[in-house]
Amino acid sequence: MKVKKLLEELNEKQRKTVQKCLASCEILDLEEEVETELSLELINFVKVLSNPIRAGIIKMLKKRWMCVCLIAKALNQDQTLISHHLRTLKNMNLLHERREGKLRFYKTNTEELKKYLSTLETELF
Amino acid sequence: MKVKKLLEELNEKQRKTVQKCLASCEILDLEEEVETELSLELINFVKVLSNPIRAGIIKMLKKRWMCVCLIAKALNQDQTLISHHLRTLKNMNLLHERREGKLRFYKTNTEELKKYLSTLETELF
DNA sequence: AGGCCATTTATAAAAATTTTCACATGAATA
DNA sequence: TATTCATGTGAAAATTTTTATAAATGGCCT
Repeated sequence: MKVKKLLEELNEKQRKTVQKCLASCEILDLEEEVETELSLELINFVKVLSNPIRAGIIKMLKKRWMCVCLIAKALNQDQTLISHHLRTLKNMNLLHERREGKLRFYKTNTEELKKYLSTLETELF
Repeated sequence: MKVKKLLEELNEKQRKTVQKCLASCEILDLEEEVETELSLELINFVKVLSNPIRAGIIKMLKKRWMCVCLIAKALNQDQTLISHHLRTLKNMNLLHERREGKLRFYKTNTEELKKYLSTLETELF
């Protein structure tokens, strides 16, 4: 969407004020194409990272497999809470899962994480 | 904190189960040093980015100055809501502000944004 | 094999946080 | 001084996080 178009959508008084201002200070070109969209998937990824526990899990599991009870201890949190966050991360394909006996081990899916981060840079810059 | 230490903190039954499992499958080394901490500032940055409106603002204002009413139009949101999010972004030092007459123009602080993103990569990898 | 035990997941409700809205105030111009 | 753009404040709405409890899964023992 062009700035010009946005300007047209303002009410008359606002439009006049802004036009006048832009004419005098030339801070913004009317022909600029304005881009605001970020993919929902990306926003979702960022949202997942924005929780300290989930971010801690991702960091901790980047280098090793760990089972739920040890993850919970390391983060000093309730096991069911950790389990909940693990599911969230798994749903985003950010974790690998492996069963050993009655325990389940998790490890960060580094490829996927890298993919998200590079998409973030691309979309944001 | 070492895995060994975490293991000791489990209750006896849990510890036995995990020890047994680790002994047989060797999926995790007891001497591993586990690191879980991410800086609060970084988490905060990610949280700020995790809102679609704020992310949209950052993207839109990377290349140009825009006033609040045009930002609101571009994102199709109430002006007061945009103002609120702008303040959040300003508090994180992610925006430059400039006044022209009665209008206020904003632009992304690209250096700061880059700094955050590179810290994110460093801390996460 | 059948029944128990411990780990983990699932579900639902409570608590906390975030987002949005509504209205009052502040700032700048005419 | 009146008008308009933008901010500040506080409350309502929505979402997320946490807690509590129940259920499922898989191994172990007799």
